[in-house]
Amino acid sequence: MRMLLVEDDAVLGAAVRDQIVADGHSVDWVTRLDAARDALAAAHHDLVLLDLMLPDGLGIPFLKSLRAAGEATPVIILTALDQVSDRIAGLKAGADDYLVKPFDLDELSARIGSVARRYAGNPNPIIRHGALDIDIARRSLSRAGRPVQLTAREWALLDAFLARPGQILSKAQLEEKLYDFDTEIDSNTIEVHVSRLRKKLGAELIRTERGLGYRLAPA
Amino acid sequence: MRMLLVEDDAVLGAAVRDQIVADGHSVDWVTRLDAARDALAAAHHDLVLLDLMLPDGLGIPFLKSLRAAGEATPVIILTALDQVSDRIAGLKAGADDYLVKPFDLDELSARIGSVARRYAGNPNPIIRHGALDIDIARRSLSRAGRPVQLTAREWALLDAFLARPGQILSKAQLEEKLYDFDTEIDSNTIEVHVSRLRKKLGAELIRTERGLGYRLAPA
DNA sequence: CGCGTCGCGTCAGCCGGCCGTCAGGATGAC
DNA sequence: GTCATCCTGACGGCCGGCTGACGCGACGCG
Repeated sequence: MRMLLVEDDAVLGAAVRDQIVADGHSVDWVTRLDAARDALAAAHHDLVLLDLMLPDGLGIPFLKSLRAAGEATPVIILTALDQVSDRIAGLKAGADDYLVKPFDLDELSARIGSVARRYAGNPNPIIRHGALDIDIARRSLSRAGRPVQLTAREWALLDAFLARPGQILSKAQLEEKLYDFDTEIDSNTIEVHVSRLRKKLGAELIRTERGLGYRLAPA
Repeated sequence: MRMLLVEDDAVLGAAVRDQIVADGHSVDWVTRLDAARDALAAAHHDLVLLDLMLPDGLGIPFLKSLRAAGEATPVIILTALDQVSDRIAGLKAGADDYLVKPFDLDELSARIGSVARRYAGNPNPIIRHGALDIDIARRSLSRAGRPVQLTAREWALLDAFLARPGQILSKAQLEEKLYDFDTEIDSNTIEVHVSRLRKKLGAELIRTERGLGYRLAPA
C-alpha cells in the first residue's frame, strides 16, 4: 500500500514513517496542506494520515474540501488527546478513523490494517445507474448520453445517495451531510434540492419514503 | 437502530443509554456476558457496545468466540485509557472501534454514527419469518416474494414485534413505542394498526392474547 | 462601479394519503 | 346469555411532501 503522511512534527513523522515501512508499505511524507493536495493530485494513495494542526492551516476544513471535491481516499486523523470536539468534527468531515496522540506504533499498524481491510474492494470510478453515467471523481455525468450539469449542492446530495444505494436517508441525515455542524437550515430545503435533482436526473431516481426520508431507486 | 449495551457500571451505563435514546435509537442493556449472548441470540442488533471488564469474564475472549461463531454485528469496545494492549487486542479480535473511558457522550454519538455509516453499504441482515423477508435497515420487505409497502407507523409497529419475537406486548407498551411521551391516543388506535399490518403481512403473523396484548407468532 | 447571471435558501399554496376516530359487528370468557 | 374485548370498514382532518416563485448575495464582466 502507498500512503500519504501529512505531519509537521519531525520526530513523530519519522517514527510513523519507519513503522509504516517496517510493515511493508510505502509512504510519502509532507508537512504542509498544499503539498498534501499536490501529492494527492499527482499520484494514487491508498490511505492518508492527517495531522490536524499544520503550519499552513487546519486539517478539518482541508479534509472537508477534499471530500467535497470527490476525493474518496480513506483518511486517518492524528490529533491531540484533549481536542474532543476536533475528533468529532473530523469524523463528520469524512475521516474514517483517528488516532490520539501520543499513540502506540503497534496501534497505528492495527488501525491502518483495519481501515485498509474495510476498503479492500475498491469501487470503480464510473457508476452506471439506469440511464445515468456518473463519474464522481470528475464531477461529470450524463443522462441518456446527454451531459448534465449539477451544482455543488446537487453533487453533495447525489454523493450521499450513491454512498448508500437503496437505503433510506432521513432529511436530518442528508442535512448533516450537506451542511456544517452549526449551520441551521429551514427544514424544507432538502425537499427543494431533491426536487431540483429529480428535475435534472429524472423523477424516478429518488424515491420518497413518507415519514422516513428518501432513497435511491434501484437501477 | 437497535443496540446492545454490555456494561456493569450503573452510572456510566445509564448515561450511555440515555445518550443513545436521545439520538433516536433503542438499546438493550445487560451487565453480564451470558446475558449479552442470550440477547444477541434472541433478537437482531445493529451494534454492540462492549465493556471489557465484566463480573463474569473478559470481553476479548468473548468477542473472539462471537466472531468465531459467525456473529457479524459491529462491536465498539469500551475500555480504560491505559490499556493500550487491550485496544489492539480488541481490534484484532474483531472489534470495529473503541472508546476510551472516560469518553465524551457526543463522541459516543459520533462513533456510533461512524460505525453505522461504515456498515450501511454492506449486505443488511435479512430476517426471514415465515413467507416474509424483512430488511429492517432498508425498510423493505416482501411477502412470498412479492414486495410490500409499509407506512412509517406500520414499520414502527413491526419493529416493536421483531425486537421481542414471541413475547407478549401490551397495547400500553406498543403505544409507548410508537408515540411521543406526551401524545395521547385513543386506545383503539393500536388495534387499527395491528389490523392494517395483518392485512398486509398475513393474519397469522400477529397473535392476539386477549386481555394481555399481542405477540409475534413463531416463524 | 454598475449590471447581468447564477446558485441557493425561503416561502406559500396545493395535493395526496396517512392515520386517528368512530361505530357496528364478531369473538371469546364465564 | 351477558359482558368485555377485539376487529375492521368508512371517513375526513391534517400533516408531510412538492414545486413555482422570489429575493439575496456571490461572482464575472464590461
